[in-house]
Amino acid sequence: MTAQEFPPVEEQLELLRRGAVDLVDEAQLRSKLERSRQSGQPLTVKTGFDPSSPDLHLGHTVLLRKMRHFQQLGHRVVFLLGGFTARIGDPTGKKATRPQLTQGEVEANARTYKRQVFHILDEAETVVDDNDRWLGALGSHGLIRLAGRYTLARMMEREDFKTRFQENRPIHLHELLYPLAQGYDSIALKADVELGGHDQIFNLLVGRDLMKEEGLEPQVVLTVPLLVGLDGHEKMSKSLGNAIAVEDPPREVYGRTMSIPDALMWDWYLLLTDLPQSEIDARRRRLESGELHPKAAKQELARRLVAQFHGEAAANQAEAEFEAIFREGGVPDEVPEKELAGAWNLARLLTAAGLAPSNGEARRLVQQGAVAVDGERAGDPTLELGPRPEPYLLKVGKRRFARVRLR
RNA sequence: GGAGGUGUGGCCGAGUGGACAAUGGCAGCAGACUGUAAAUCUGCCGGGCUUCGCCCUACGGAGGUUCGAAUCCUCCCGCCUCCA
Repeated sequence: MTAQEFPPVEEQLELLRRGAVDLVDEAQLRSKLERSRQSGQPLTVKTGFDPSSPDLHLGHTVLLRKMRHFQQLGHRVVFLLGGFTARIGDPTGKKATRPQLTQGEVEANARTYKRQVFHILDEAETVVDDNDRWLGALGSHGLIRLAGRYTLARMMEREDFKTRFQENRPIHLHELLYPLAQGYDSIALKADVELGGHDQIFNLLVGRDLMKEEGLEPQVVLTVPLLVGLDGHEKMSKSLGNAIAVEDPPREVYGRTMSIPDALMWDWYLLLTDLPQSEIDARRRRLESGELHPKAAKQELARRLVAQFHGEAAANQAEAEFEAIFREGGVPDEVPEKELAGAWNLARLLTAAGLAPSNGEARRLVQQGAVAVDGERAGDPTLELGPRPEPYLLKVGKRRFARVRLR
């Protein structure tokens, strides 16, 4: 990249600080930005991703959006795939060891990743790299030499190692190598800045240490918070079932956003939209004074999120449909359809239509009054439904629908 | 290498030969109330069925003792503690 115009340093800092948890440290970032502005050289900004769970959700986008901020300012953003680390299997987290991915799986996941990531990042401006390129070439000797640069005491400063150690839970030796491998990435890329989730702070700081020992200028470390998921408590994650995926259809993004606890919406506004802080504060004040209905505030958030991934038109449509279904008791535009043969009793039909996980569960749902057939609440799970020309409209709870045609 | 401990349903955690599909709590699902929010109340919460009941599968794994085992015995596996 050749010389170009960067915005004033303070202006850059303001955008970059938005929503950040840690910034180590600000003075260094300022001086790097100043230098870059004078020389016209962009900063190299590195963020690592393990291609182990290819479905990106909004939680990931907090980080991606921060990367995007750097791009908008003209810096060089490296999307670093952890091809090497994924194949070893990141054991972070106290439960079962993660499966070690094969080369093929890593490649497949990486492809999915790339497709999803560019909903947020500018593809043309993003450098995609893979740490397998240098870590794979490091070899046992290189790895041991790398390990020789750190001590157990420093490693044990890490919070989760410390607590696991105190609670007599296992710490596998290769886990100790992770921060080192990640730090080595920073050396290989000569990163000016490394971004990560707040839980990555330790690893990112190790990167600084290793760079210093290598005689390089240490990277600046910037972390973003972990996004709290739909339940309002746990961090968003696919396995906890409290996530909204980047590739979810508009009405899902909209509907699920509407289901988050009110208190959470300000975090989401800050971390998932570009609405200026002053605007967010204004909404918050108007809501507290009763001027703004919380539902309206949340609807705006939902609309903005849908628009980000699917455009304005889709956002408006999702909102219209949401209103139609939940305010007016309507039916969504798209309802999964199924065709079956013969007569069925209601409970079995619900299972066959995918609206209940088992017949027993289906029976319970009917008995609890959660099921409607053609808009009429049904109370008898043994109700017989026979063939007819038009499909039956089945509804379970507030938001599960299916149309089933019986032949 | 030696000694001891521990392993229960998605999670935590009771249960030490029969009334145990297994007390509680959390999470989840549904109903009421709402704004598909929160809070609250109520019901459900392994699977199947001809459902006031019956059958199957399940308390780390495999065998065994017993009329009967999550509970006792044997071996195996995982995890933890102490000693070396």
